[in-house]
Amino acid sequence: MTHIDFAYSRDPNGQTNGKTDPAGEIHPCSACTVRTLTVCAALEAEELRRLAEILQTTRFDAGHTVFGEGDPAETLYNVTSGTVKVYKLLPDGRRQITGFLLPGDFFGLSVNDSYAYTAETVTPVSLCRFPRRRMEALLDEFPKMQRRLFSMASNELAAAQDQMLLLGRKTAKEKICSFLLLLSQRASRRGHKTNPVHVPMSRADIADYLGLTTETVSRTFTQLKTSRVISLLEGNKVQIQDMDDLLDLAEGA
Amino acid sequence: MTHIDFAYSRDPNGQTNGKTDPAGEIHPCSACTVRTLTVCAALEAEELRRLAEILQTTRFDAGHTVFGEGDPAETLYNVTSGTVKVYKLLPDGRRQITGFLLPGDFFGLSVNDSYAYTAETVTPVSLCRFPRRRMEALLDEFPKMQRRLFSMASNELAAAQDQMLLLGRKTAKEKICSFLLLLSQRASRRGHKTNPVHVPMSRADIADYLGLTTETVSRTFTQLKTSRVISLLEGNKVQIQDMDDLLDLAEGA
DNA sequence: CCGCCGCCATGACATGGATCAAAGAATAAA
DNA sequence: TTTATTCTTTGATCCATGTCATGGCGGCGG
Repeated sequence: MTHIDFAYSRDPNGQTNGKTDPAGEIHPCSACTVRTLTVCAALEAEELRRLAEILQTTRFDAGHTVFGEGDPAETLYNVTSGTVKVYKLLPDGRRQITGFLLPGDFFGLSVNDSYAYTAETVTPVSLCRFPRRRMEALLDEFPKMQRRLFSMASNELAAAQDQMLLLGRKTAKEKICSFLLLLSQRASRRGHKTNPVHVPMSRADIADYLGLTTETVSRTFTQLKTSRVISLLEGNKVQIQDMDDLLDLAEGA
Repeated sequence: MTHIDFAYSRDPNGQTNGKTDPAGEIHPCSACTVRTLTVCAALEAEELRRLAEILQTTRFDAGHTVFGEGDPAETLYNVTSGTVKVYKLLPDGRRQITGFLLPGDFFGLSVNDSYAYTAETVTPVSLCRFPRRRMEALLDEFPKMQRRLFSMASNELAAAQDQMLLLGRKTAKEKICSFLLLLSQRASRRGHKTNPVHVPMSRADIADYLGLTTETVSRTFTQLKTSRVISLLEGNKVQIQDMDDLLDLAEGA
């Protein structure tokens, strides 16, 4: 959630963990591999230039907390490579991951002035940082950007409703199948191949995303494997044996 | 979900079910009781006038389907009185209510060109209807409206995340307590008294909102009643005996 | 190469909430 | 007012998933 497709990307270069640098003289967006997915897709050269002007790039190792729930929300982020998870916690430590953010996704929107969730890297990650104030100024200046952002927020809302249906009404098996399909579809939108799906997150993270336990996630994977719906490949890849089967299983049909 | 605070309201007059009429000569927004909550709050007189120009008002009885999942999304709606529920269904009939819409809430946003959920009245309801095309034109013309709408969508997103935490990680008791608090807080934002909370929806609807069954909802209510946390009053009202207790119970603290 | 540590899988068992069933309440219809 | 009809409550039982415990595998540091 609150990951909004809105991004540019360039080759990760050798920046050290958490160190940021100004985008520099070259126009970074020109090399962006995910720009078409995002707000930037709709921008004129001038708008793009202005956006690039206010942005910085950052890299983080896996397992790094980008910001915590309640922190002052001064920056908007854009994933350019890697995977980020965002989650909320209950006082006793129960966790709900509300979204996994892939390259091209946008996050860090806040309601009041503090983040409503924690953002943590799942893999090594490259991010664009947009200072919130300057970003808001740009949005005011370029209604087209504003409109695009709004339409992306609407998409998010729709995805959130799907996730509520999943969390509230689907069985463990349906949840896992839906999750694999989601990853597959998101890969497809990014122009990656949809079938051996890359699943970079741990069983525990999947569990906290689907409202399950790691044990149940694990068991359900083996069950799907046993019934020849999927097979597990090297390098956190999942091969979908029968896509139609999986689609049906995801909805209990 | 996808209820966005954005409204005007006027006294319901004797319109028959589903019949709409042009807003007429009088400026309806001037009598609006919920305008301050909504997009309209930010509008200049001129903008407000233009908005009123494109709007129609409608009334529906309880239990009426305003639109169904998959219907072409040609209209945006605004609740001015009563309660609406929006939900998604699985093929076998399992249902997840993703939101209850109260006066001042906005709904009908769509991703592609069809609604992603069904909207149905819980009580008799008055609505404003905005033709989508004309509304979009207005948004382009008035960036301030666009911005306000975006900020409301962000709020929705935050609420959606809270709901995911609830659905994925809270117990039945925590869910019910959270729900009562939510209703109380929403009443408060509307300037109604927060304590005897009005709960206009059925046990079945509450269940489908919280990812439970009616039986569990019912049992949990009696359990809370027995332990003196709440008491049930006439007319679908719930009296909260100890607000702090309820707040703790809602988070498992 | 070995040993530690985190992740994953699997088994045994427990349980919160679902399901099935049926009796009150409330509301609407006659 | 009486009778249907629908909603709510409550009880008895079941089961999907959680909890607890253990072993294996793989990667990483020494």
